[in-house]
Amino acid sequence: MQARPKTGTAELILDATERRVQSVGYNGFSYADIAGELGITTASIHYHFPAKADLGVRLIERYTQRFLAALSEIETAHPCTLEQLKSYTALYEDVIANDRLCLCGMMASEFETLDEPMRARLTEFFERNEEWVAHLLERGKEQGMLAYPGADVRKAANAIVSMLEGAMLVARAHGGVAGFRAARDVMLAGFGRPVGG
Amino acid sequence: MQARPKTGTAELILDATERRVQSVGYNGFSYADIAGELGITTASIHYHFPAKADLGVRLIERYTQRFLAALSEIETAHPCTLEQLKSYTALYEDVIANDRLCLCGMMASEFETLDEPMRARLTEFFERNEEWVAHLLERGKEQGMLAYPGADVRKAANAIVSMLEGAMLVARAHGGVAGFRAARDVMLAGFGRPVGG
DNA sequence: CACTACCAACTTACTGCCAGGTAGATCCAC
DNA sequence: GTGGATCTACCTGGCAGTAAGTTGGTAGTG
Repeated sequence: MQARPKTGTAELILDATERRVQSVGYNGFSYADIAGELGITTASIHYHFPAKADLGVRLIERYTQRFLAALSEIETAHPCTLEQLKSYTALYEDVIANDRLCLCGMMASEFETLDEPMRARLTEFFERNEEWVAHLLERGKEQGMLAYPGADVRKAANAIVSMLEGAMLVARAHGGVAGFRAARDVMLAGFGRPVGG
Repeated sequence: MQARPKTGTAELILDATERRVQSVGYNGFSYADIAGELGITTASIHYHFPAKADLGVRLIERYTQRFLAALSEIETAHPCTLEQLKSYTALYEDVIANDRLCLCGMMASEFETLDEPMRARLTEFFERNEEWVAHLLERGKEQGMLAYPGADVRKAANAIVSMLEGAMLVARAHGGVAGFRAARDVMLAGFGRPVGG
């Protein structure tokens, strides 16, 4: 009846799971949910990902890879750092516009319930993410297109990531996509023009 | 053996549950967890809160009441609006310093899994919270102590709430309390001195 | 003051469900 | 026929929730 011996099942499982986690969280989905959506059995998922934590780890790794790839793309697509920052925020806007949360933001809220391998990957995601934003701010400062208060560019980068993650989170309960855009615009107004330090 | 006919059990249940939810989330705790901690049975919790959602609703209501009360206190304690804003951020700092998340921020991440009554209460929390910050910004502008970009004070308030919620979220996975403080300082630097609009 | 009826608080004991996970058989392509 | 991928069938444990009984303070009555 259905084309059975698929070789891309693991990826399909990751796709479906990613969507679920971004919506209801890592603790909010079950193997049965994914199996039902894909028309397979839970045992099949266990074949590809023995334990739920294995699936979780793979999920974060893939998400991080894709995210970093998107960042590289932004870097090469626009010479202007202000445009790069705007494109960076657009990454988040796409996510919330599709009624999702950042996979790693969602899992950060569940941090205390996760095992060490997953925690380590989450930490790495935010570390790399913040690092990229920090470099962006440095280049922006040289260009005269971006500015940030204080001497520590890492702090400013942390603030930007935090703001975007938080804006997505809050948007779910209050404000929706419009709320996210509002917060984003305020942030861009703060960093997009010379302010203090 | 133990003093049985206690009249404050419902509050004790709310206290214990609040701590749990702020750590592992609404979907991450069970009646058995709370019962074990308090030395009572799960049936006893069901007596006070028939369904888990009843407990959830009461939890948000109480948290909102206390939060708003703290905001009123801030308003009367300091005449300076900049000091008020700093005190406002200290509310969040206390939470993350105790290894917790904002109860409503945590639940916002679980929004899709919650029933309507809980969702409505969460929306109300953020609405009232943002409203208070917006009024603070307006008073701060009159005083010349605070400034925000653009004409819509609500957007700026949304940005502040989002930033603080996000900073707590990210801090769990990366940066810890120091990370939170870093993001907060960047935010205060942006709003604490005249910038653009 | 003693007796009784009552009631809120809490317990024991249970149900049904769904979760993650496993063992072994089956299917299908090479 | 070998081996990767999938299925059927099952297990165990934990979950929210329920029914019925127990306890202990309190109010009412003579």
